[in-house]
Amino acid sequence: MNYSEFQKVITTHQKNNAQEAITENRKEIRVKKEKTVAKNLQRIFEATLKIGNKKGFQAMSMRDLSNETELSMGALYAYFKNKENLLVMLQRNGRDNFQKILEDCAGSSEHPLETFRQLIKTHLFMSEALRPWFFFTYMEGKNLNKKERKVAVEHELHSDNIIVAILNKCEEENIFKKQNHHVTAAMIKSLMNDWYLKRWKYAKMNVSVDDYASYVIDLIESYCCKK
Amino acid sequence: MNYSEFQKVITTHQKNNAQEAITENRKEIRVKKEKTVAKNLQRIFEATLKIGNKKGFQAMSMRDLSNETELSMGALYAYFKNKENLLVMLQRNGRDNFQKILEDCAGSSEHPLETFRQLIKTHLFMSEALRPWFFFTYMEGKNLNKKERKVAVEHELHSDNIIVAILNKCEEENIFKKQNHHVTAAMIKSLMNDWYLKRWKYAKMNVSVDDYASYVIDLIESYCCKK
DNA sequence: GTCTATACACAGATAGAC
DNA sequence: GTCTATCTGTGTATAGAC
Repeated sequence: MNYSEFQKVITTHQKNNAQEAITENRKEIRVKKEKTVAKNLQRIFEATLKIGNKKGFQAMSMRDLSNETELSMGALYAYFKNKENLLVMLQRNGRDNFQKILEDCAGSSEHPLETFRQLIKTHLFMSEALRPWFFFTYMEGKNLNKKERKVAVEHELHSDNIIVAILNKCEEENIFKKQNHHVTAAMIKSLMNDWYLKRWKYAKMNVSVDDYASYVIDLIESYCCKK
Repeated sequence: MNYSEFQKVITTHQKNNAQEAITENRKEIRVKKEKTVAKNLQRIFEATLKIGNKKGFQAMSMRDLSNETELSMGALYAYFKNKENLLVMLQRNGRDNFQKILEDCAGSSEHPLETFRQLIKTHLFMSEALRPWFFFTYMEGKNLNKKERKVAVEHELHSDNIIVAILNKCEEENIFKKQNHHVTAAMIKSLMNDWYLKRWKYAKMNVSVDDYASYVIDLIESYCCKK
């Protein structure tokens, strides 16, 4: 699978996800009409990502958000009860989405080396398709309250463990060497994150997401593979 | 060299650097007495890093800073002309320091593979010794104005090029394969950054900075070395 | 050099009209 | 559902006493 094939798959997931964002936060949202909520919540999310990634979430004022969404201050507050709640909704929603797709992917193939490669690609392709969300979530993690920060850390460790599991599988089947797979998984994660954190650099080097996936796979396999 | 040896070297550099911070920003600082400036500027920098890394620089109020430094608001403004100026001073100062040490290191050994390893270690050890500054600078980069952001990018590319240069040297001397060293350097950078961005994770795994250096060196060498 | 007191702008949030 | 108008708290920054 390459990125352009992935893009077709992701679109369906996206729509489910948008719907879930609503049901999950139904009690916070005062607006009743489903269609209006769907439309405006997406506008709000997109605008928050846009402004937040430019100047930071704290520095984004509700007036900024009001201008960008073309909704009044009053209207905005019908969709979330306060600014912090908006942050939580936005982060939580994307995370569930991401985790689900990653888990699907981890159980996708019989051949562990193939699964490993698929996992790297899916991870990168997700962050390519949803770059603003990934960037935002990475940067704004520390603005969450204690409870939500704990949830974020658990998600991070969970997705690390998905990687560790497949590395172990590859070791069991004698494809990979015995190594500290937790460290390897952390290093892989770091390389995954770099794709959305420093994308300007890869753009400058004319490296596409498909190219980058190959580089990472080569790098990790030459470290892990037996001989 | 391991980290505890490095720590002895770094202390001298630190003092020079503190002095430079003053001379470089002399015109912004209203306070005359050199000794007072040295003492208070350091307090201000440390407090800014502490609060800024917890809640973000934008979210840090001058009242927060005043409490942490035990200097009044009025006193603070004798050391910088506004909040933005404080950010610039702090970032610029550390960057010059970092670059100088990295350049020294890159020309340190005759043997390119040894220089490569030294460079990885120095990079990691620096970020270990000055973790608050590295974390802060990474996270707050987007809050800089256009001009300062450009400077930051140039520094980043410059330090990438230091890595590329040594990778090329290793290739010339037939130690490393012919590869896209710019991408390799970017991936190395990502792994370097992870050490200070996700240190809680490595702490959890009981991985010391010396351990981590070995992991990274092994990883990159198995990717780059011939056969 | 450092303090206290305060100016003034702008933030988040809500009330009540439409 | 969405608007405008407005409340109240907090932000940065400075003036002037010590």
